[in-house]
Amino acid sequence: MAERRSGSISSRKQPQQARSTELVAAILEAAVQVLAKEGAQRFTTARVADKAGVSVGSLYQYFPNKAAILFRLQSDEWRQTSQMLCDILEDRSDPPPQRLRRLVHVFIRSECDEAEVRGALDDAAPLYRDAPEARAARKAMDGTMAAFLREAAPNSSDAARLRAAQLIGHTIAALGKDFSSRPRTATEITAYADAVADMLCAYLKTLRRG
Amino acid sequence: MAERRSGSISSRKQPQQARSTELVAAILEAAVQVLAKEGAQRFTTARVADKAGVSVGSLYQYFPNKAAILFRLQSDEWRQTSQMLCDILEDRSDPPPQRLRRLVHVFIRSECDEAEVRGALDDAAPLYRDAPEARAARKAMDGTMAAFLREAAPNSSDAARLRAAQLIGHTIAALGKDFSSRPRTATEITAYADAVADMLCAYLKTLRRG
DNA sequence: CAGAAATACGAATAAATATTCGCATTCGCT
DNA sequence: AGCGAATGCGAATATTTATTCGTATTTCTG
Repeated sequence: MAERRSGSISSRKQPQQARSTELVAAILEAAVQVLAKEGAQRFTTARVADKAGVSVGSLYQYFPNKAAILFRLQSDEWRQTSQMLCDILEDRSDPPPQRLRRLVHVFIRSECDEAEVRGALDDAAPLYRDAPEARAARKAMDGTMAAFLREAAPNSSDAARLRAAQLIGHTIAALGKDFSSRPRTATEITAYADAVADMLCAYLKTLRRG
Repeated sequence: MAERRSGSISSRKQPQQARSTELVAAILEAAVQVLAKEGAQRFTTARVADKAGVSVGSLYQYFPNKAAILFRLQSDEWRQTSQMLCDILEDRSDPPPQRLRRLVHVFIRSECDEAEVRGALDDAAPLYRDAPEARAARKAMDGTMAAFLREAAPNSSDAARLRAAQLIGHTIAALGKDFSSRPRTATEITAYADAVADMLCAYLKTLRRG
């Protein structure tokens, strides 16, 4: 491996014309496919460029290094997921425990649906996880979960709520990843999500009391 | 990376004389240090051999490839940890919830104590995780947890117990790893372990009822 | 101590890979 | 058409790395 580390993880140049925009899109699309089919270990700039029908040089015009591609994919996924989960938690048409249950189901389902890509992305995490944006994503999720708890367990103290918010959020994330690491049937997925939701709802109830 | 995959992950040759036994010990010791100080990314056979004060060739006499060293470290750690947790769960001098709480504390504490090595070992997991022994280790832990639940929640059905056992075990493992990924003070560790234990004990109570 | 077996060595080998850079092509515009 | 800027190309470069193998050294055994 010849890692001539070239600066940060942020984008190198913005596409201006239509063809370069498409090129970037093709690269990202190819990156997903390579990640899913070959895994993190075999994820290389050459393979991505090849799959995208593009030259390596072109790839490096818009991404400063390999990590940047991975980080971009993870970043997009974080945005999508956190939006999805936010929407569920903030929709007040159902009581809190029911919303939490739905969130668990939706998240675990989506993890399983895209298990290959997400798993590979996790394997590659060492390459991008130290980016400052990664920490921000976590904090954002902790925040919305804390806001949810302010509604679901108004009696608890702020400090306890923040801790509980992190705990719940991390539990869902961790268990979702762990569970999806081997292929599952739809029935198994539902059963597992229910069990996780049971556990979290039980915890939620204790928070409401204290 | 020039991965000429040489067979399996199992040991290549057993040390017979005293010096070779020491050599293997030195390699494992060095491997831990390299892993802790340099991380999974920079964990190379050359670096390990160097740190151990041994030649690469000697290393390859007792380990068929790099993955085997990592797998050995992980394997040893699994054995230790599962023994430790077994002892706690099977010691009937305390009521089940209290034992579960102690287990959580002990595990999270130990994860934090050796966060660097364990974290790096996780990063390197793609290299060894497909080994058949890995699956066995998981099953063993699930088994002792299920046995514990048979005592703690005798009313639940076998199927529900197995699922709950996996859920609890994986939750502890996942949250421990997640939490220990950034350095923590002793106070934070205790507080976090208590929160996790609260959650699991709340879940345990619901199991006892159903 | 002699021969065999075990052990140790480390330079050499064979890939794989990230990234660059000089040059060719296309686009947007007047 | 024609000019500059943007874009695209991909062979070449520089490194890193895992692993082997011929040879030297040590230990064991009789």
